[in-house]
Amino acid sequence: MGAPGDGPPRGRRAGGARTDRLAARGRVSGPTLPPRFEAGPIEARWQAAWAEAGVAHPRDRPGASMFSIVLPPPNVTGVLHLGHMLGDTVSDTVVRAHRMRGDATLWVPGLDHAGLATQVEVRRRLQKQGVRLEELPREEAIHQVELWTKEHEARILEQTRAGGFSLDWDRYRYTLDPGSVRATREAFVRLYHAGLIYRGERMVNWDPRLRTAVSDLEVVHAEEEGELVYVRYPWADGAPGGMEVATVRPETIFGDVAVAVHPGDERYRAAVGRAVRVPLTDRTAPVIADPLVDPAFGAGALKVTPRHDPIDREIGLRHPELAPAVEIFDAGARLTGAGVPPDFHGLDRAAARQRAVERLGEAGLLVRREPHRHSVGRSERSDEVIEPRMSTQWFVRMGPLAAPVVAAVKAGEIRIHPDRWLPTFYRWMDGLQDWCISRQVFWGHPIPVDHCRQCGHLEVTLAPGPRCSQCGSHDLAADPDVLDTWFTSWLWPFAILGWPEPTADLDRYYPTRLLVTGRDIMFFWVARMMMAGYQFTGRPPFSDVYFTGTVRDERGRKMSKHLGNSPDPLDLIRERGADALRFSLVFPTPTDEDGPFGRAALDGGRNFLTKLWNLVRFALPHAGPGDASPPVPELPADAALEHRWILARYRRTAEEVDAAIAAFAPTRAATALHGFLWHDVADRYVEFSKEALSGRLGEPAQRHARATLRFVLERSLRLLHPIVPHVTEELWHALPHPDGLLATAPWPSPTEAPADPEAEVAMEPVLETIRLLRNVRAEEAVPADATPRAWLRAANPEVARVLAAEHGAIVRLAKLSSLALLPPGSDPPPGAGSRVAPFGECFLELPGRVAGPSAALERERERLAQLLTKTQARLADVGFRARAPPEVVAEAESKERELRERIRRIDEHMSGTASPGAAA
RNA sequence: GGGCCGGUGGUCCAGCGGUGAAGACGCCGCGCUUACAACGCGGAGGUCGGCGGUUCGACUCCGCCCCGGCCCA
Repeated sequence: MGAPGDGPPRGRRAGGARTDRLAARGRVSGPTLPPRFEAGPIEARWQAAWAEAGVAHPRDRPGASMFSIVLPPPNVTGVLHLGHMLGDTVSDTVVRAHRMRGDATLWVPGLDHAGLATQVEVRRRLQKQGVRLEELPREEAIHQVELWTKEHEARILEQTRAGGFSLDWDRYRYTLDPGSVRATREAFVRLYHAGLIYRGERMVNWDPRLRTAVSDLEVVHAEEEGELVYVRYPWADGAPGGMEVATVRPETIFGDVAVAVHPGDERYRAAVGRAVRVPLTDRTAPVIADPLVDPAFGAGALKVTPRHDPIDREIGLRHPELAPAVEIFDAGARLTGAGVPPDFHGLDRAAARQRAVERLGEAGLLVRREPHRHSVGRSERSDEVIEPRMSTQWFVRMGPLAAPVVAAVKAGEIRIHPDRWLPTFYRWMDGLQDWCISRQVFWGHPIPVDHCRQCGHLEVTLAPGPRCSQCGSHDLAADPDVLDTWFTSWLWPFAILGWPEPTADLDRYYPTRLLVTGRDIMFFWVARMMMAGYQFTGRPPFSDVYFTGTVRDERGRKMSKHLGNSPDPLDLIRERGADALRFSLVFPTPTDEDGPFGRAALDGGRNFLTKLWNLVRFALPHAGPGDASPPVPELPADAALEHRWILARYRRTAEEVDAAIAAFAPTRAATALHGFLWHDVADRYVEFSKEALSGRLGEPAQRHARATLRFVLERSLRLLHPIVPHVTEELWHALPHPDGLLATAPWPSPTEAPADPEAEVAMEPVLETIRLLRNVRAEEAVPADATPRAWLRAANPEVARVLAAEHGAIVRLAKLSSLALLPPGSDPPPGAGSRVAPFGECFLELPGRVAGPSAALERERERLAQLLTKTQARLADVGFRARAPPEVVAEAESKERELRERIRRIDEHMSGTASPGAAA
């Protein structure tokens, strides 16, 4: 990509061969643009210009509204993917529109250190070089992680900048910068002293590979094939038989303290209270009853291992009479400890399971094994099977934090878009487990706690002193763990504005207005930010949350590194430009739905921009001089209909764009502008106006056309700018324009242009006439260069007037030699090809021959006949006449008349063609 | 097992109680007509997943079912 200032001014290139040819004939005049544009130089130039002008710094003027938003800080773990680009495009669209409206607009970028995730990536990288991260000295390990961070940060920043997002880089933040350290510490200390953080031994999700606890959210559950092993626990008193127990984890048998059955299970009524011998050990254990046991599962009896399963733990707690459970695993989930037989020592879970099955078989206690599909939890980061493990960790109490959030969302203080995610949100907030925030890794914020080795007191203060505040001892040890990354991220919306200091930014830009993100982090981040917002600032962190859909590949698959179907946005930008990428991400699939993205989508975006480019290119010679924003054209009453029509269409489009921005729905804005510019302006309005623009229709006509075209294009560029900022900025500058940048030019008010429904209605028969005549040409294979005669018979005088007024445009656009209006009741020309429409009939001369049977007419007749049958059936229904609103009945009646009349006329046309010359 | 979302021409999707069901891509035919072939013009193609119900009227509301996807346990 070229640096700013590369290449000739405005990125002009020598035109293509065609342009040269035309230029040589002197048919192109005035300032020109090349027929295609190169995004690279244009985008680089305007990004530099915006940076230089400080466009993204908020301009706060007296009385201005505020609009602030935070960029979800990407994880430094990886690089940006299309999902980031989608979210950032949605955000930027809304941000730029607000900026143009004159709001004090602020969008703050940042980066997340992604503690555990990053450490895992660095570990993996070092492993390829044969180095174990854990064996490096702490200093060196941190250095390696910082190295990684620098590289990835550079890449992420390059990607983000290439997108042209109007972020205020002067406020760029990092979750490990001094401000984040300060905020994180403050949050921890406050929660601790409020009794909302506690330390305790709990059953946690333990990742034996990374040797750390992880939170519930970091465990990914999936169905996996396993094996259910049925084991007989013999009676301790030597009686024959025993208890048959089904388990997927026979290796934990050394941790068993009981066998449990459901209290209502008749099969085991007599067994409860007896004792069994735990296989492979010399211990015995009681048979107990507990309602947590599912009598339908396996044999209905459960081995109870309180240190290795959450349900067993629950049962253990309810039965204090049981022997204390012993730990049988070390931190790497290898068997260890006094309760484990020597030949199992040091085995990992899988090996131990295998050996346990063997030994049980040898002991004659293995009843049977059967395949069993069940849900297995794996660590999100290492993919290792999670080991439920008793461990001393730090936790945040979620109940008190969640309550105000649920209330706020219910009250509409925070709105979630689309609101179909509300049930999911509520359900999760409801059953929250306390949040385990300590991690046994080194990369992250240290837990701000000192342990007194003398008296055991925990020092939890903002500025810890050298001595224990309880006993005065200097023998303090810093807590060895670090905090979950999200414990910093959840403070983001206010931490980046300076919290806990009472800064001006915090005062002005908090709460933020909008958060755009993927719903995959709804619980990890969004919900927790809400909790932190209310807890620490007493206010919501944002008023609206917008969840984008997932970008999929053309085949509908999720994008992933594994499938190799996740393109680097930077490559796409280099290939087609940031604007093309941005447009294709929001159009045509709604940004809150999962949608496919691929070559076709990207080309579609690029094609639209080329179309826009050429539209302006065409308009350029007509734009005239000037350094002001064009005013609304003043059209006299006798000005051509198409001018009024396109202004009315513009008005509707501008209103739709406004509504779309207010609803955070860039797709709606893109759809409206795409249809308007391509089909209304380019395909219709420009084609209608070419004659007037050329001056052949005289000075006033040319003036009206030029003023209207200039107005419509200039305003459209403003409306389109938030979505595709670079191209629009370039084109806006190519046209006469006021000083400054489009990026900070005022947002147009739709009401500038008059609403004009009459013009819209009047234009319909004109457009329809042209289409039908072209249709006959195509069906009858009239040569492209032939200019036949045509006749129209209007259904009413108003239509006749409009068709007469637009006579010239119809002749030109349908390529006719002449066009005559037939008076009512007059005979149609014999042998002509024809069509029948609601507004009337049209006839096209077929030079040198007579029209044959028309398939199109027959199809039309068939279609109308079906409609008529349906309409008549409706009218024949007494219930319809009795209960439908009168206007609906009247509408059906007039529709019936209209259909009959039209069918009658088609029959005339068809018989007319069958016998040329027959009078109607 | 529980919950949520979706099922509309070949593909992707608008519409969400009175419609002749919109558009984009793809397809067919014609065309370099003084911006654009990355284009223009015309056209074909749909029993709106299935079955019931509510209603004068259902793509639209309700129930059940089938299919696909996601989330939680």
